[in-house]
Amino acid sequence: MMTSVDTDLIRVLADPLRLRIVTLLARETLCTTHLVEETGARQTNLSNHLRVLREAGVVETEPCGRYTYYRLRPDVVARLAGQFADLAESARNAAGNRRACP
Amino acid sequence: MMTSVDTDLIRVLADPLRLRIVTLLARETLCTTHLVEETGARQTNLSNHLRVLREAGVVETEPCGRYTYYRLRPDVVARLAGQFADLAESARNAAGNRRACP
DNA sequence: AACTGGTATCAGCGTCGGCTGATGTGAAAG
DNA sequence: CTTTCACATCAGCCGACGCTGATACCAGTT
Repeated sequence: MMTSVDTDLIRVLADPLRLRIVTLLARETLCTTHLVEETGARQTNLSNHLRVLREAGVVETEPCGRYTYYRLRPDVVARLAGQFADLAESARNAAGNRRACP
Repeated sequence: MMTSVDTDLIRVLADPLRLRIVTLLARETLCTTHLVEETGARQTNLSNHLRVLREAGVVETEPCGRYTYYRLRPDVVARLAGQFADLAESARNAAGNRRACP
């Protein structure tokens, strides 16, 4: 407990387009071309975001010919979910705690 | 399912100082003065962040004389944890799905 | 009423980060 | 070997946002 939440990981997921990508990859493994179709974003833009996701360990790549497949790592997302769950439970347990005004 | 994750809520929690505040409030209800002591941040800065947290529904206020107590809402955090858990489970179930290259 | 102390609001500044166009690389197709 | 196409990298622009100082507000205290 009290592992606190990984700030860097949240910041990575706090971008709308990146979260969109992650949501799409939660359904199926895709390559950049598919993501361009699905999101309507430019290839350069997506490539930049995918770089961020890759460096944060959220996704992993698998080259396939001249394509590059991106797969979401469920354990990373699950770890984040657990951290938030711990935080929520901690808050519930400390429901009555209140520090006195100085 | 497929409720996807609340982007706005994540963005609110993606700031280091705000996440610090939330973590502190998960232990006990505090007023701004306490948060100034704990974080070392300026009062103005904290007040701005608390405003963001309040407008996002993450915390709720309770005036007590000239003090203002801030309490974390566990349900909001728990809901976010659930969304990430759903996402992780969805990714696990779709482990083998892969769209063919065009 | 005047004063003190806790908190909120506002305008300005500075920086971080997302988007873009141009360009490079590397692998298949011809 | 040349072309094509998927993808990565880089430099620059620009808007969003966090931090700050000044100031206003409001509740106790004297």
